[in-house]
Amino acid sequence: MKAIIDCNNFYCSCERLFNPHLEGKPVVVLSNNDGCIVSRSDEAKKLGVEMAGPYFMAKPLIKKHDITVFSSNYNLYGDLSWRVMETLRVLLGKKNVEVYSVDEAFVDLSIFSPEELPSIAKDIRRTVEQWTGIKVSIGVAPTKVLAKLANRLSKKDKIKTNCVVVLDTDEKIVGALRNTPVSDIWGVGRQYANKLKEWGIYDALQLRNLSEEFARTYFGGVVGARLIRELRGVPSKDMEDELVSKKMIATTRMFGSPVGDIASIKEAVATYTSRAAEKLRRQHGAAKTINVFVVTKEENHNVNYREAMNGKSVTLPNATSFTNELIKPAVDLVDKLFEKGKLYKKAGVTLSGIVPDTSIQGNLFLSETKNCERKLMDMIDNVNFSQRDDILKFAASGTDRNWKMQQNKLSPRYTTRWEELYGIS
DNA sequence: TCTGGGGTCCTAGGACCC
DNA sequence: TCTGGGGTCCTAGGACCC
Repeated sequence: MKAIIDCNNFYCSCERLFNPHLEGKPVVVLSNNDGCIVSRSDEAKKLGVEMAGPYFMAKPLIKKHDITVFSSNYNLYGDLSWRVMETLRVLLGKKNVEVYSVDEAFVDLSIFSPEELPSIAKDIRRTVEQWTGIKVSIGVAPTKVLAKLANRLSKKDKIKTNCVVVLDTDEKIVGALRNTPVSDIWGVGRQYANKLKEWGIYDALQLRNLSEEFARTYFGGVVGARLIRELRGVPSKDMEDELVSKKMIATTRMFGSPVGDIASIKEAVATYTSRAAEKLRRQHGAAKTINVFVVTKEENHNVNYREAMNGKSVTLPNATSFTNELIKPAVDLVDKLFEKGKLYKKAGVTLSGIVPDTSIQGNLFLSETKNCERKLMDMIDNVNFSQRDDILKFAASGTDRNWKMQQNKLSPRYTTRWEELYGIS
């Protein structure tokens, strides 16, 4: 049996942890650039605040009900996420925990007997809350897709379920499937849901009864067939290995306000490249391909994203993880993309063609300067990590940064910066 | 005035090879 | 005038996720 453990309203819960007076009160957290609402407390949900809705549209409602608003504080959420995951690893063993996202983890519970599962799940929930202050919901079932469904049900009525639902018999599974619309199944998005509707398939039980063959031809190919098998209780999505390196690393941002000069865009691209290169080095990778894109701000509302976006890529002669070797070609691409007179609202850098950098590190045939550069990169990463973000940066990144995103409601990094440590005042 | 960021997997089709 | 069969690799694009 498998379980998914999911932190309740994660970003909001993190903020509340350090603002206990907000317990029981409506809270929302915004996306980067304070654009959308990405996390809502139950109270805010009840008041009708839309998930993923634009902040400016929700503002009247927020004001009316005096809802507390925070900008995303990824330093804080990242640290608390690590604590939750570490708790799970201590409780269940490292190899049985698969971190799926910042606030979710799949765990393998096959070491326990079926009768033990409800109490085990409750134990996990209690311990995580005790050790980290974060409340979680737990769904237990034979497959990942069914565990996701159980988790969903556990959140639907938190009081009745106490945030734990175990689907361990076929009766329970069938009952749950019958009462779940297909669009609520993990892996069924808007397009697939529409397709199914056309075929007269509305609930998850109907979906499960679709033949695998049919799915393979008309419904998402192998992906659809796998989904149906999972719904039948046949595990078809394995637990993933933790230490898989990313195949693609991206850093993309909206600008704080639209930008029309090429110099600022180059600064932004240089900065994003530095950030992407840091991520690359953290997984000991080196990249061969750089893609840079810019998005214009269109007055015309009907222009879609693809039309506004313009990207170009370059393949390097050798894979590298050195910021200085990546910045130059990335910035050069801006020259090719930039059109004078246009206003831009977003830019991004994607690194791909990623290989392990073992062949680069400490290579005998590499020049002395290369090895020095490697040491310089390590030093920059260490200083930036232990001190303040970006205390050391490349000159190309600029110092004014008038393109920087807006974060007007940012809370302190209570757990990861000495000078911002939580204090009692 | 104003709508995020970062990923994954799969498939089809083109280029190229023997 | 006619024009095989079998493969690999790469890229773009579509779908999904949180």
